[in-house]
Amino acid sequence: MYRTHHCDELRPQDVGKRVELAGWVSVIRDHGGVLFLDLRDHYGTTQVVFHDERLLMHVNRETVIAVTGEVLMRGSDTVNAKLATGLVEVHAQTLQVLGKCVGMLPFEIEKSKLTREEIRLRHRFLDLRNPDVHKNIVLRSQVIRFIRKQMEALGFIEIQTPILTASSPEGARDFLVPSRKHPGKFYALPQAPQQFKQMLMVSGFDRYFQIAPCFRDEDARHDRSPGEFYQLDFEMAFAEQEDVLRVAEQVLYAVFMEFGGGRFVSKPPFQRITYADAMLTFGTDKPDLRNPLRIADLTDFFAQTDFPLFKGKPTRGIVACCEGRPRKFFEDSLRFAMRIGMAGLGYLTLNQGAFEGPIEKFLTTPQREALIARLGMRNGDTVFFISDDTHHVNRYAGLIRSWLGDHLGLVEQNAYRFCFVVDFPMYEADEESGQINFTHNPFSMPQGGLNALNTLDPLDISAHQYDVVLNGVELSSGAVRNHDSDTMARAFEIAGYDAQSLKSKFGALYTAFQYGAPPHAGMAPGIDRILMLLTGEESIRDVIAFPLNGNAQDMLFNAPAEVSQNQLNDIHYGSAVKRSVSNENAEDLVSKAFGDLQALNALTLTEDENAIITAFTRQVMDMESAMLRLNTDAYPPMIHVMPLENVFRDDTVCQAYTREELLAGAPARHDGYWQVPRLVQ
RNA sequence: GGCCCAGUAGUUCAGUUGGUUAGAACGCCAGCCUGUCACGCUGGAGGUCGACGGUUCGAGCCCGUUCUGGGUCGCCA
Repeated sequence: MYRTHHCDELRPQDVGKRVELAGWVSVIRDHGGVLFLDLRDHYGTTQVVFHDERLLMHVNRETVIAVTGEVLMRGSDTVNAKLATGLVEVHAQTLQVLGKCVGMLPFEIEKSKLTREEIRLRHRFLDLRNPDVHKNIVLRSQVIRFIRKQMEALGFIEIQTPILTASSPEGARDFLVPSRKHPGKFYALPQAPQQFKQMLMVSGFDRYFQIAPCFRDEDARHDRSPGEFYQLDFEMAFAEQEDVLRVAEQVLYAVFMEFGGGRFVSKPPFQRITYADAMLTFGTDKPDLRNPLRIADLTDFFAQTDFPLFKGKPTRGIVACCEGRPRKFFEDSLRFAMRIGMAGLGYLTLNQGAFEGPIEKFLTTPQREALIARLGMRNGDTVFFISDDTHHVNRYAGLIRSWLGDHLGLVEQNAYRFCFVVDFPMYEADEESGQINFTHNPFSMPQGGLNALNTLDPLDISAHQYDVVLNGVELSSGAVRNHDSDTMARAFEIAGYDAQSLKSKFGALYTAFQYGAPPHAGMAPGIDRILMLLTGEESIRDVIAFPLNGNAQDMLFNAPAEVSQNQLNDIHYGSAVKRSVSNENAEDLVSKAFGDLQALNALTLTEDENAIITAFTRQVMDMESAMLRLNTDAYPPMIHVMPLENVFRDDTVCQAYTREELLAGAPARHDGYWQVPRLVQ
């Protein structure tokens, strides 16, 4: 028994009780003769009063103590309205130090958010004591519990799917885990439980969900944590798009009503916006509906004018009331336009029935009237024009829309405005090669099914693919899945994969679909992003207890880190060489390895390269093992040769340049790594 | 991987045109103070100005290289 109450518990009705409290010393205010100590725990803060300063000898801030004392009412002029316990205080009789704080604090706990992130993360255990940070983690727990209750009430059951699984050929870069029992083979951490949840549908489970960890080896952003993140992953059998959207809007509405601090929340049904409309009207597939400005397509209008800059080019207009804005506002808007890559930013202001602005003279009177009517302009309104090629015009218009919304103060505060973006295109053409690729997700069902795939231009086919967007943030994407193996084969064929490669990439799912798969659909809203929007935090790391830093490092436990030679041997990093070296001459081994590599890849080396390799061969004599690494990021591709102790760093002992063909015929390579022994086998 | 920005006390920052002993606030330490709640007052300690090299009579400041951090683009089915 360390305590009878926690630090957010005592109230006037407890006056007179003898209580025990335990917690961290937040601050001591010494008035000479009377001392006030703020005692903080997980729940809150209580003021403890000391009349004997000897009790506080050697008690520093952030020391963990237990005190016993009597609860007294505070005088009416000394209540603290900022504390839930501020009407009372505890007059201490005894104090026991439970955990000394000896070190100098790297930052003041309550100001930790003002400190460099690197320092905060290195001392995350202190950072998390800050009530402002602490409460985010508590909220996260509450939100997840609430979501679980919602999903279970809707008939979903939670099923865990594997963390150690197979590398997926599509999508983001995988985290790989080398296998001990199967030399040269690897597990991968799942990027999402996508294929498992579809497998569950084939297995006859009707409604699945999971608070699912997902792993992607991609770079971080302020709203994208590196390495790992959590999704509310769910999937429904015998369901169409609308069934999924209804579940999503019901659960998300409930979550934001419950935890959104009383802010406005879009009521279901959330607005459905087609991808095409979103791109045109908002200039992005992630519309922020809090911004009232809309983009109008004026391409056909300017086709009939004589204005050479806009004529015959995709052109957009945004009407905003800029009445009373100084010239500087328009100069700033132009400067912003130039910064994002636009050639300029034309505008016209309607003033007493006349246009003011440089473009005015290119419009005839009827054209001017038509433009005013078409855009619904009122006196004092300004229309901004965005004109560029089809690849840029929407993006530019979207950025200008956001800029105007922000700088005119038009973006609604304290509101959560949801929408669904639907009807994403199934395929897109690569800009350079013209190759047809999946836009988003190879598992999506094309609208119109197999028939559409067989009869329509692939670029005209929409997918049953949808996003949830909240205040311009993509919370989730999802899809009706392609559960028919014939349709799947055809969909992949269009994207350039033959039946053989489909089977090798997605064989398990493809096979399962041939044994009776129900139509199914789902989505996976991101938990971390939901928390960001609920808390208003700018950084996703502020809603995660132990986030990696932006460079995907764990500053607290020091990951990634080097491992022991024994651990490396277990997973066959170089150990085969070690065995071989005892049998064979090391120099022969290495030169044979390079010989094989050259033969396998039709590689010819220049004299310089040969010299490098000879030098390496001498060095490797003294090493127990080495690795060759193909660096396909470099052009031309490089082979890095490195001693084992450097394998997990990027420094290389030497490097040899090869030809691009090396990529094609690379033997038994995994994520660019070879082991030397694989080449000499 | 490209580009941009930053690195000065424990923390957050200032530091003028290159010129004496590099400053402030908060924190820390000591003393004073019986009602504070970001208590107050007085005093004190605390710095390889990220590192290396260069220019200069002289570098926190200028130049080069490098390291670290942040942002952004690539990337993120």
